[in-house]
Amino acid sequence: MGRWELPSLADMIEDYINSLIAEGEGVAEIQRAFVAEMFRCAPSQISYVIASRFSPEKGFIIESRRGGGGYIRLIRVNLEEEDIRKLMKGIGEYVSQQEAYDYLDRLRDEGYVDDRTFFVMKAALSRNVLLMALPSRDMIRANVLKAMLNAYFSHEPDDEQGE
Amino acid sequence: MGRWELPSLADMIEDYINSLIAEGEGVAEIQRAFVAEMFRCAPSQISYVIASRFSPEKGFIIESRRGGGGYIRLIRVNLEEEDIRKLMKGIGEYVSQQEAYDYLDRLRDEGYVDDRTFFVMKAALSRNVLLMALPSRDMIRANVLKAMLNAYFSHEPDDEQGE
DNA sequence: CTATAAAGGTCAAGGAAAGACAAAGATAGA
DNA sequence: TCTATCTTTGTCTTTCCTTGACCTTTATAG
Repeated sequence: MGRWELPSLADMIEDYINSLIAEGEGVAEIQRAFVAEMFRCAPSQISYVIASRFSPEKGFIIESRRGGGGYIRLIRVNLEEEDIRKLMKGIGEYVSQQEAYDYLDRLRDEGYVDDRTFFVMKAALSRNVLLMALPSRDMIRANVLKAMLNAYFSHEPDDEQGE
Repeated sequence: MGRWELPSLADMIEDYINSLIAEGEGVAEIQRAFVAEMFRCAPSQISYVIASRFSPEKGFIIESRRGGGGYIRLIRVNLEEEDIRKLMKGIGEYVSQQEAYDYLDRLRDEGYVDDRTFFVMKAALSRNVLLMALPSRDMIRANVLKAMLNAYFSHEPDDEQGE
């Protein structure tokens, strides 16, 4: 025994949509009812997956149209250097762990922070590390996140390690 | 404990998880309820084993997700340098800003952390960021420092690892 | 122009799984 | 013994997933 990985339906739908986006080089267009039929689930399940995994915070633009011939279009948006400042400005005064991780995921995916730093920041923002009651915890987390990103983007990578 | 006695349930679960980690070459993913069922114990027993034997201090990173399809992922950290492990063990439960900066200075001087990460960590540990009263602040700072160092030394530079 | 059908949107309820924590039981040491 | 620490369980909380009922928008047939 040893492999009993039982991915949730939402995970499978996420993978499917990701493959569509990859195939379409950043753009995918789906029909909610059709995909729901594919996975034999409620149509709103598709809405849930999109809301929880392809949100604007995660770097996607969602367009849709109802009625006959309706669709949902997902567009993966790339961060430009300029936008990093905007993203940082957009970080509120209180940040949940999930929100913080979303920011970091995105920055890593877009190649703005390296893997190692990604894990370092993630560690510092964990609720298991910031051991205190809400809402102070979310406030401190926001501070730490901003301070770390600020420090990161105001220091060039050192080429000491010879890469 | 003498060897004529039965190992405790916690010990058996520990062995089982260790075998999974060995099998997965450093990574294991379990479902708490499932393992609890295997050993016929309360699910929280699994949490106890993880907390007491696979803690970050012992060199593991724990990730988890609740809800349907939930899981607990254990990642064994390979701290190559014995010195670093000793240094990290030496970090107490409360760490002042000066102490934290001293640790970081030393790690940077010895070439264990790169400049950029040095500044990122320093930012996260500043008393201007950890806005709270003593002694909680020094406690949180200790947590953050340990977590960041742990994450840093468990990920190779410029290397894809992790989910 | 209107009625109808064909989409997607919203939301709340219920279920599933891990987390937190306290209390009780077991064990080892002084 | 007595006490501190480690184990084990049980209960309640939080987070995430899934569905279903109802609503709004859009296309199109008549």
